[in-house]
Amino acid sequence: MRPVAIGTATIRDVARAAEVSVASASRALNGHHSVTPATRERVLSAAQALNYVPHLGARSLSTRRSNTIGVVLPDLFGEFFSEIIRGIDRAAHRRGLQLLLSNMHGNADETALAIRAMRGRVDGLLVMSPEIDADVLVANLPTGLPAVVMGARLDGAGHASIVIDNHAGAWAAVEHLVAQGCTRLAHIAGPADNADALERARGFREAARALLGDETPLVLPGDFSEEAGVAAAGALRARGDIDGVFSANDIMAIACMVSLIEGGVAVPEKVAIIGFDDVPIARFVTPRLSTMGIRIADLGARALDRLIEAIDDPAAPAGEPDHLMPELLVRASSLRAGDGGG
Amino acid sequence: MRPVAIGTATIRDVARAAEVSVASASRALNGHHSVTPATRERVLSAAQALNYVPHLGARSLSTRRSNTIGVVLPDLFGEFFSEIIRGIDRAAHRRGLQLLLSNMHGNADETALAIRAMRGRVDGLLVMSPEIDADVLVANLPTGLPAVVMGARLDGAGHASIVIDNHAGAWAAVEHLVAQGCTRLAHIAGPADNADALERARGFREAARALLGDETPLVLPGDFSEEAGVAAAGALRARGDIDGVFSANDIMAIACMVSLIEGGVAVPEKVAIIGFDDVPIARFVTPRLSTMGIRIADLGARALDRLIEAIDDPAAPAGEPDHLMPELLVRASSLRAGDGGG
DNA sequence: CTGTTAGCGCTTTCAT
DNA sequence: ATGAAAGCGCTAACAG
Repeated sequence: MRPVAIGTATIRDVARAAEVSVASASRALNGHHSVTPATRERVLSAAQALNYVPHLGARSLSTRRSNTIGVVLPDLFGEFFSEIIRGIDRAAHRRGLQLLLSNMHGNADETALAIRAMRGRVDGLLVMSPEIDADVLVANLPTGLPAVVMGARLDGAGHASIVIDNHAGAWAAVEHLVAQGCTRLAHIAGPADNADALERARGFREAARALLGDETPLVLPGDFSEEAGVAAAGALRARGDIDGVFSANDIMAIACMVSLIEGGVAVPEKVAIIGFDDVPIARFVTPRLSTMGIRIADLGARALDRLIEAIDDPAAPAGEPDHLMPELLVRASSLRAGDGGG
Repeated sequence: MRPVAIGTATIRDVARAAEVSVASASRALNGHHSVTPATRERVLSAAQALNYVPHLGARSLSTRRSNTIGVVLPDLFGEFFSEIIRGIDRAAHRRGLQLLLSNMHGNADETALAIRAMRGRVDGLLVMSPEIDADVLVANLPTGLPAVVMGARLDGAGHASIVIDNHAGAWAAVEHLVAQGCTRLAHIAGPADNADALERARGFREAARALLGDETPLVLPGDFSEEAGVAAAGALRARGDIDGVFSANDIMAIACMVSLIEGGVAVPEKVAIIGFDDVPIARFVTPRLSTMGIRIADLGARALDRLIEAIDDPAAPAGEPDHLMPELLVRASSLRAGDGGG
């Protein structure tokens, strides 16, 4: 008996082989209780013999359920991307859901397109839009398709959202630097159109003013990239008076730190540095990087949880945004005095 | 005129509004040439007014084309995962394809399930199976569904594949260490059921024998994890006679290196270290890690390219596996003498 | 418990 | 150029 082609038979073939109607075949295959054990057996073994694999596309069309979640992400940096997907995937996997992925490279038109392309293929949408113009995004969300937005505050948009408390995180970072004895602080900023970055910068400014009485603390431009970190290091060396740096993300913090050290500036003795994100790399650099840790995978998992709720009860109100408070992780790059916490 | 719900109207609604048949609506919407400019115009503006978004699920069922590629990956470590997805995504995006993602967590049953769950939703499959039992995988590939296998050699399986030349890469790494003056080599191995890891170990052993006359070079156990790297460092310190380490991946190499340095062992002066993969982190550690670089994103992109070929011409033979030769990247962690190359 | 009959939303012959 | 109708593979009333 030669092996039979896989995933080639339809439910009609199975029904025919089992000598029942397609309806009964369907019921047996889906474990409905209204089938005689005998027929179920016949159907199941026919399916097995024919190597039947259900056509999920057809099923979704008929049930109006795809068991698939659409994930729309911007171009993310390495670790962040994989971690968030990992979180979503784990949660999705537990529930037997599949993930339809769509990176939005750049402009708004493409984003709109990406979202529209999900129509009829997903039960809900998980979108992440750190860019400031989350409105474009929301304006394109198909009506009636549950969605939760990650990383952007969308007041009154009617969609659930889950955001990182960047402001509080920045404040905590500054607080820590000050506790370490730093008095001349600088911030390496993120992209100007990035909501997270702006909040971090705002938190930095306010904390510097409140804690140090510094009305115009130094803010170096940046864009979350390695190069920006190196450039910042250059600027810091040129000035020579800064003793504490809070970077808007880890990548820039690390690049800056490495560059500083290679330029002969002692970290943390001369300059203490703290980042934001806690990418896995942070623990591998020397000195290990202090940072405001976000459990990125948790962000994804929680977003999916909220999405499931929204799917299960579409009528429920969106509710307040979930806040994710970053955690201060004190490591060597900012540790000057005794023990300093963490 | 209030804004209308998005993605709620069907093609029938559009047809009705434009006062044409659904057939004409479909033709107009899809840019067929056999429609009068006048009716096309009517259909298009009706669609616009109704905020019509085509139901892609229904379309696939009818055209037997989903414009979606299924991606089945094992649980991967951070950078590797995001890079490979990035490569695939870029290539897919260029062609207007979507990605249906499915991680296979662990066992074979789940893998089979994951693959079956793709039936009727994808035009082709991209699977990666570093585990030694790629057969299970292939045995479950739906007949007639084009597939490309990444990272495993599947002789005669009838599927195209693209593999990393691990053996040659390992050999090159050893060659480099020897050129740097190392004479007592050790290898930190990867998981015993991982095909890539096994090839790297084989390459190491053969090169050590050929280049150094070392019949039984030290091979430390490992599993690609950070912890394994730390453990290896312990073992190396205990012995004290090893002066060159080739690790099966970067993560272990870095963990080992950091641990060695913290334990007072000078790298590369006392022990030269080289890894495999070139994860982005490699350039951030101090000293920067030498490694055998794989353009991971390229791996994904090339796999997708081959998949497209297979989809466009299902009759074409699978052909030989594509080989991807890793590139020797000499950085500080293994540089002892003069310039040393790279 | 089982079979018959409609669809799900779209594309595509086949006539006209 | 356009419309009517069949059908992609499956599920879900509705009868029996």
